[in-house]
Amino acid sequence: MSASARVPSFGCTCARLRKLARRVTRIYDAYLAPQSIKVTQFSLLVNATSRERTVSEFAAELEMDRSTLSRNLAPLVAQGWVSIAIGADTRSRSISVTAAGRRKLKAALPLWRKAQCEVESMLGTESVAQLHQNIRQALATLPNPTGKHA
Amino acid sequence: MSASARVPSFGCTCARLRKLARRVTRIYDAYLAPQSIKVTQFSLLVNATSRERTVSEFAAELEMDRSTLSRNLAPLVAQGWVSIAIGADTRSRSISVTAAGRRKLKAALPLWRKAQCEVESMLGTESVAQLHQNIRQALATLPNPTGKHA
DNA sequence: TGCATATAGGTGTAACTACACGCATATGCT
DNA sequence: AGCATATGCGTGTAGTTACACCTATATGCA
Repeated sequence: MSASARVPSFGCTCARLRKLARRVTRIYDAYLAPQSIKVTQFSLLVNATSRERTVSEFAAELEMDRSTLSRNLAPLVAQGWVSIAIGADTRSRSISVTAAGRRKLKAALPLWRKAQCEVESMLGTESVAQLHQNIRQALATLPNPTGKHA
Repeated sequence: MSASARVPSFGCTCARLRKLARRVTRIYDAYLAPQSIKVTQFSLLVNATSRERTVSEFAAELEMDRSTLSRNLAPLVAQGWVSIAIGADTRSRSISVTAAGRRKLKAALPLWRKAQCEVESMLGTESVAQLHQNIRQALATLPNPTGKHA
């Protein structure tokens, strides 16, 4: 009945999402730590293996700023897991996973799997499926102002 | 039928969660930009207004590393929105929102509300409710290795 | 061919995140 | 009271994220 009754029904969606992301990231990172790789880097490596891509293409797929991707690739390049070559278009760069990167991926995969399964078993397969469905729907629905913004 | 059939059923939960968090954060930040405040800072301010807390207490609530909170508070202090005083225990610090902070909060609230409502209307109230429920359950279930880790 | 424009990518800056570690203060035990 | 230990917090270091802007190359048009 108060004057501010029109406040949204839930807590800040963004804050809750970030909080969960922090929690989950810590869990995955803890599992991956023995292989000295972070879940963000692991994901980059996994996604990069499928095929070669330019920075812009990869950034678009990941819905990440180009400059962010550039910086996130740097440690992978430093570790020798990824190499960045000049593309057909001289301005572009072609991202590829090195042999060492594939080895690292292979070594880290079981640890990632443990983290993934652990989370799944703790939350329950049902809940995880629902969460993934929610995320999928949200990503399909929400606007994506990545890169240059209107 | 392959040897690696035991891979988890979904994509990396952590990566998907982070991707959505990036997307949603960009949306909220875009709405809040006119007030020169980010959603992370806005959340900090909102949560800090309820009562005074030490850094450790606040970090525990936010499930954020103490050092992270320290650093995230710095820009708020620099803007004069938050003040940090020495607590009863001389080692501790008492975090409080200043008058300027409350003004900033008041000015930013409608923008936050717009973002929150926009997201809710795009996803549908139903879906947002379900997402929040999923997040709540996950936060209640998953272990929280914040701070010193076992 | 040559210039204007568009595009690919990186840098500067700044904030968010966390672990390891160190400093200072508080507490407990003798 | 004095010392060992525990606790609160910041710093060092490193990675993640994004916007503004710059450089270099490619493209399109005269």
